[in-house]
Amino acid sequence: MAKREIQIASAIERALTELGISPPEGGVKVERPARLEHGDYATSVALELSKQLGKNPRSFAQEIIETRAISEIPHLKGIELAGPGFINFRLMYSHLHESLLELLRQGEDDFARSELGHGEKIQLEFVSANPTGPLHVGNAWWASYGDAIKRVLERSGFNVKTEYYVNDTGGQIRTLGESLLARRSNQAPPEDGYQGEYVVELAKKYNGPDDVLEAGKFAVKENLAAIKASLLNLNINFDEWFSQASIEESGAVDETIEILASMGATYEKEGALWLEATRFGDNRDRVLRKSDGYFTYLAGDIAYHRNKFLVRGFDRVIDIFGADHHGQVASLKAAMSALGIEAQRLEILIGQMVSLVEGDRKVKFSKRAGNIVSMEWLVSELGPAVTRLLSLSSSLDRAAVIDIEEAKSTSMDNPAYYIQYAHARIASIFRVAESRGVLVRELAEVPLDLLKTPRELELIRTLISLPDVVDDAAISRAPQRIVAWLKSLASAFHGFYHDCPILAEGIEEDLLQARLQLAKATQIGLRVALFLVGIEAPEQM
RNA sequence: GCCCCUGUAGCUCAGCGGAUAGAGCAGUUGCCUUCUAAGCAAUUGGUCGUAGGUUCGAUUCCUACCGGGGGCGCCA
Repeated sequence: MAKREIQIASAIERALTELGISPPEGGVKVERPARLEHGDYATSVALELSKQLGKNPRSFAQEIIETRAISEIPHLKGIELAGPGFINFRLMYSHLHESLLELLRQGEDDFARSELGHGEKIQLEFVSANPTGPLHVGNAWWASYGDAIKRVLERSGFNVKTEYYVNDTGGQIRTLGESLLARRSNQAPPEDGYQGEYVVELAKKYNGPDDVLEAGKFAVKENLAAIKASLLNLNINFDEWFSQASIEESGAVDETIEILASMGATYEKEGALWLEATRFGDNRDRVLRKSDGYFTYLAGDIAYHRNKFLVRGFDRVIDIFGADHHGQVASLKAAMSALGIEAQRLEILIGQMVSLVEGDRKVKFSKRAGNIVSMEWLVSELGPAVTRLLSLSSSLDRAAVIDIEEAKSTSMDNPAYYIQYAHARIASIFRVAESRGVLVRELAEVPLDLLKTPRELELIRTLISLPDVVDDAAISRAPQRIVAWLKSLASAFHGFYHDCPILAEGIEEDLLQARLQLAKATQIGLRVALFLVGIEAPEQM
């Protein structure tokens, strides 16, 4: 809850105390009603408590309203008893002006920043696509998500490190090397190899020996460079690129398996070493070391996650997996439990598959078959802002459908431009103000209380809700809430811009100054929120 | 068969247990001597998959069923 809600909630708690009633478990909830006619803030506490107290909710609400504590709520203008027992609070506009002033004093660095996370150390792993080819559209989707979650968590006071786990070892690298060598000698790649055209390009650049592993390593290096470049195109940078080979070479996998074995969590069967995962909540046991002596992917992943928790000391680890890797979740959590790490500290978010349609036609893609729709292509078609906004407009849980035709054809009235345009318009106002020699007064000299038309008040209301939205997005790992807020803020601003001229003839100097400050505050809000979703705030369009 | 996600306007999607369910696109219609019309305003469009349950109150939580997607390897 934001500051104002907390003020009111604590007043209600004092009111209950006056009446000799203990507050509900989890505290009194105060919310902002969807409709303005229901007041600025409302509580349903009377409805919640009336049954256990054997009271009529409406008369109980009336008792609360009449307490001294309620009458002392700052900025209080009126109270209403509504519906089955809601208490609606109406505040004077001064509460909005006070909050606006606070926002302006905090500025871009501090507004909507909180200490919710108390510096908790979080490691956030996402994308982690195998470096066997270019990133596809789904990777772009989840990458935008992961990056935005990082930004939002940091704003809420968490200490976040992002990481890309590079699967640079194992059978797939061998397969990749085989495919490359085949292409170099102008042959078709193996049937289960990588068929993509990009392998032909890699083969042209490769002048090493006819060695599958050498060729594979070369291809990985090249692919990884391409992956980094595409992510950078989307304004995404990782703190760490963690090599799977490095963890195997360091002996950490052996070490981890020995620990699991010493704890009696493993057994041998048919020449392989198994993890007794069923004992820890998985629905089947899992192989750690194959009968050919090689470790499974899972074994490496367990060692890697052990490293995150026990070697690097993260309090919490968040992984974002694609839905096609959902099967790993139970195994990995089981392994953590077996290692004595509470499974709750490992949080795995699943990104549902992204599909493409072009008109009525479904576009299928698969990395092995080579007909992937690359992230590179998508970003070049739509631009980074539209790509990020489109992916952050829906929840990670939903299997998104992108209509390529529509994404392209509607790009001119895309919400991304709608939001960016608001920012550009504000920048333009300040450019014009400067060119006309308008002096922007010191904040303390500006009568913000002149802002009282519905447009101005609505804009302020939307603006000051951002701190709550950010914390909520952080807790729920839901950066799409920031996008929703941006859309509503842009809408409130465009309405204000249309109806409330700032620099036009006949606008009194005091009002001009107040409106300039409101524009300034909007600029701050836009810049903060656009940064959180990784979208550029343009000065002009 | 088992596990995960999902079903909201013609389409793509929001929606923190609350009051009359929202946005964009698509449709219809107004507004540029003005700080950028990439804008504003009006209007059409809904049995929130179905049936139960919990609750003062359910689109939201629980159960079952029906549709859609994904996963159930000594692949990664």
